[in-house]
Amino acid sequence: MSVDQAAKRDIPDATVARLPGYLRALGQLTAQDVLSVSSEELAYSAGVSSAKLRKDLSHLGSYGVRGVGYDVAHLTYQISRALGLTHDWPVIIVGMGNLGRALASYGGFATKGFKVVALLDRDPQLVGDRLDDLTIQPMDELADVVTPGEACIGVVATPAASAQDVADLLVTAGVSSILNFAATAIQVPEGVHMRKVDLSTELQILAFHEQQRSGAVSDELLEEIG
Amino acid sequence: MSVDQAAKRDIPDATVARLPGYLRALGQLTAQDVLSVSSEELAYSAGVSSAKLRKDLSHLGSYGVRGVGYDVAHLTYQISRALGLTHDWPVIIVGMGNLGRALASYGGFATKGFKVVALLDRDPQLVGDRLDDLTIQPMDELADVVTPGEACIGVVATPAASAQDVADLLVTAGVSSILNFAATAIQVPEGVHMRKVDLSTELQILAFHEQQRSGAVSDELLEEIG
DNA sequence: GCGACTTTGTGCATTTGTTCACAAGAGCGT
DNA sequence: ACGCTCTTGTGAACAAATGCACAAAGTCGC
Ligand SMILES: NC(=O)c1ccc[n+]([C@@H]2O[C@H](COP(=O)([O-])OP(=O)(O)OC[C@H]3O[C@@H](n4cnc5c(N)ncnc54)[C@H](O)[C@@H]3O)[C@@H](O)[C@H]2O)c1
Ligand SMILES: NC(=O)c1ccc[n+]([C@@H]2O[C@H](COP(=O)([O-])OP(=O)(O)OC[C@H]3O[C@@H](n4cnc5c(N)ncnc54)[C@H](O)[C@@H]3O)[C@@H](O)[C@H]2O)c1
Repeated sequence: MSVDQAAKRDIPDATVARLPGYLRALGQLTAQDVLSVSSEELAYSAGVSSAKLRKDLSHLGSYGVRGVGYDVAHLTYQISRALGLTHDWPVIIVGMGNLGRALASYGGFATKGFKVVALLDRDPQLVGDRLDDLTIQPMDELADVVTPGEACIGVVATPAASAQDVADLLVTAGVSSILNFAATAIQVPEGVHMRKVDLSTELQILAFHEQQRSGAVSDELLEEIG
Repeated sequence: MSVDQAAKRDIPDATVARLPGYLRALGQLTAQDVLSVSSEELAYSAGVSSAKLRKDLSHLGSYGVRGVGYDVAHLTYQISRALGLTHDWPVIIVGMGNLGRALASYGGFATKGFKVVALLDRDPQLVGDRLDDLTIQPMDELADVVTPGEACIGVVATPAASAQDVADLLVTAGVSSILNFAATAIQVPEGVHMRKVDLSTELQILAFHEQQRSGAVSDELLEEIG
């Protein structure tokens, strides 16, 4: 149990949020048969500063070689381990509309440490349809697809109006991590992790910055005028 | 020009990122014909603490009434104004695959201050197809759909391999805000705003916390054993 | 008008995250 | 073996964000 394990316990949230980005950049280097990389180069590929990258990695342990850089394969392994990606996590997607189907047919899961194990929808018209090698199941089979004791991630891709209900069902079934794509905030009990992905939020943040820019221009004009 | 405008200039990033959530919660209250709301209630709907909400709103100005709360309609207006949503922003989507089509047919844009004005793809098979009331255009019409001088938001929904090229084309055409859905980091010149939405990043962060949880359990066991 | 009550807005302490700058270490050529 | 060069890992300074606690400012009943 050692320092090494203890270190894992307090990786700052901001660091955890960036690790997937480093992992992705490392994947691209692996694909190009690059064996070793400096903090400067890796930071550039991941879109952060090198100081930040080094501080982040220092929370996982000391896996670089001074004067040389990081071994791509070894660092990939260490970050994967820190994130808990040494085995695949089962993922359940609820809501097989436009978005749900796009997510289900998205291949990027398997290579990233996840495996979609079930697709659910409440619409009887959709139940039974096949997508790749999974069949859409009705909501009352939710309890059967969640293995008690085994952690599992639930993805909510239903309309906003159903999102809270679906999240409640997932929690009741034993899911302890939820990723919400619906355009609404959902409440989860203590101990359940929830994250959200939201298109309109992101667009609105971009709009804010666009407006700042144009606002700054008008202000300059105003100042010139006096 | 005044304090009011000056206040707008330095809204902290963390606050800006939460404003869309407040706006959404307010929208739900409006739909329920609620006229006034306290910081406690609104904070709960948006999933934040009331202290945080009040501090956030205080950056926009002083729009609450002590002892009463906030007027839903007025606060909606003030947040919209702060975010720059008083007029619609044009949005261009590039990459009409599974995800691109789901995004294009997603109705949530219009009500949130955005309007999809063009859909582009490089695949000649897709060009000419209609989606709702837009026709998919080839990439070389990009310059025509970006009005010079008018700000516009570009959405990248192509595979990772093309994302950087597409972003470069968008920037060249004059787009100064980009939302990237591709599973890769893209570099943009100074002055261009870029945000990303990424499924696997979010799943990996959830995986980290799941693993922390199970790690904590084993540690307790180890400690008991001695 | 006035006092009781409610809820905002904010100063301050604390926590969290970022940046800087450099000593400590590793490889390499001689 | 030694000094030169390179890049890591990290302490310390700085900046941003959060949470606390309460005075200020409003409503409402009387
Ligand atoms: N489509 C997009 O690009 C997009 C983008 C951003 C956000 N979103 C959000 O994602 C969600 C889904 O979008 P969509 O376009 O796929 O919607 P959709 O209407 O096409 O699909 C929703 C699906 O959920 C199912 N569903 C509804 N209630 C359910 C319940 N209680 N239990 C199980 N299944 C239920 C419906 O049968 C339907 O198949 C929405 O909340 C939307 O705001 C979508
Ligand atoms: N589908 C999902 O649920 C999902 C989820 C998360 C992330 N993503 C990411 O979103 C991106 C798109 O996913 P998808 O499933 O829609 O892929 P897709 O392969 O179905 O569609 C990609 C589209 O982009 C077009 N395209 C390719 N190169 C182009 C170029 N240079 N210029 C213009 N158009 C080009 C293709 O013609 C195709 O129509 C991928 O990077 C994927 O990793 C997808």
